[in-house]
Amino acid sequence: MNNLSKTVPIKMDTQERILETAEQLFARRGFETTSLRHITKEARVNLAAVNYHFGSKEGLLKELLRMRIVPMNEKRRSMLEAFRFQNSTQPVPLENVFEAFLRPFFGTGSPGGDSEGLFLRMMGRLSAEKPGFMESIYQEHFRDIQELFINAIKEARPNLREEEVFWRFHFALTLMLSSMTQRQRLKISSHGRCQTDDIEGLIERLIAFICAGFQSPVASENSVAAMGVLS
Amino acid sequence: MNNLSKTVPIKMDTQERILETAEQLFARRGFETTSLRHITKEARVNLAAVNYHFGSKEGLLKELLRMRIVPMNEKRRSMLEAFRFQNSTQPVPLENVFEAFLRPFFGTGSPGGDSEGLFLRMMGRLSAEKPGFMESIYQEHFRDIQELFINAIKEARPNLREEEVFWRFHFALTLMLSSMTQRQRLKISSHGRCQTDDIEGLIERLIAFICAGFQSPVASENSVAAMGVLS
DNA sequence: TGCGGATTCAAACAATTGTATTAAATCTTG
DNA sequence: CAAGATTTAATACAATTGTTTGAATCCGCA
Repeated sequence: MNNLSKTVPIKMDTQERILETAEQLFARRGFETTSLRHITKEARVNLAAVNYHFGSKEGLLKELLRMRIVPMNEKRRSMLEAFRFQNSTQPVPLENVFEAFLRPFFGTGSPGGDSEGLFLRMMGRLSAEKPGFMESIYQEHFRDIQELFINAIKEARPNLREEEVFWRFHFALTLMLSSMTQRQRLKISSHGRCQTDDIEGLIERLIAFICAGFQSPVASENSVAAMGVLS
Repeated sequence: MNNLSKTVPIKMDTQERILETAEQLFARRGFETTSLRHITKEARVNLAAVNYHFGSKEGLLKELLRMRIVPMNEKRRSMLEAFRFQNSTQPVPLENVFEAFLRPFFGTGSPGGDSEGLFLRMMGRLSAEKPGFMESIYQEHFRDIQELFINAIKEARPNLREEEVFWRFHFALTLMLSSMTQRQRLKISSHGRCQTDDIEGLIERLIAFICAGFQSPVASENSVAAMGVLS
């Protein structure tokens, strides 16, 4: 075992292959159900290589997350900033806010872009499968960026109570996270009528649906659900 | 091993305890990561009881699903029917359509109601964790009921292209399925400002968000296609 | 009461898991 | 080249997994 981020090795072929393969398998089959033997065999490296380079299976995941999330959040910042500049003093339209939040899930545009949304798929799997996963990386990776976007939403919807902003942002994020892992269901249940492999179409529809969701009337705070039609 | 549903045994204490415990653990920790030893210990029954009564771990899951889904879908039908009657010849409002679809997730009202949404939580976990899970039970349990509700949506939104109806229903279902498993994240990320244990509030907000989402403008793809035809 | 099937029980099964260890082979770099 | 870092290989380990087995026990019914 040696570096996890300090001295950059010249030839990190092995580490790269492990990370790349692990991302694919975690995205497709999940974390717990993907064995190190499966990863190392697929990546054509030795079994011991994972523990040598990353210390443990959990360490591999941690490094994989760090490697993807940091540039992704940077991209989010810059995109939101660009939209701010574009709208001068006006608040950034909600569509643009969510575009800046969602699109970097599909890679930073730089080397070997993740145009297939593999990382988003992995995140969706992990968030549903590992109890407390999102909570554990929230402090480290998502606190600041979320605050940034929550504020942008507040500016775009100044009449919305803060509590409702959190609720709806939560719905939006939930929808994004599940979007890649649940695609197959749509394909089946629509009898192939929806082109689920059209990522761009998915992104557009997601943003449209979410932004429309933010137009919903405020929930009745204290007045109990009026129309109780059930027995 | 004996019956799975035919001849009702007099004393099914063991089977009931297993099913109940399994539902709780599957909902909380997932299917793969919940061992039979964990279930049987929690339910205070012998390890072999699961394989004796249900054949296998997968068989236990199958029986658990059947036991919950059948009455749930029946409740959905009756609620939608009640709303139809209430609106005579008018189409059922979208809010009511989704209320009829969502609320039975929280039990049928009959014995020992699942007011905590334990089953929905389990479904959310399974759909995200088990590849092909939803697809495998779609034919058996969800095809007819989905068609029923898709039609109700079409009546409420007659201008919406069928493809878009499928997309948005898919978003709605995705949101419902994830709503119970992702609650903890909202609690954390809102710094406790959202009352995530208020199930009724969650239901209200979900329905409101989804119905508003159905108001989103049609995806640009259509206008492009339309322009292509027109020009 | 006693027979017989249904049920429960402890024990063991084979397979898979993440991790660790050993030594030899290979590569990288000063 | 030489020293150190990396990779491979072959095992081994303890733990956990779903499943099976055969004997013990329960229980309704004759």
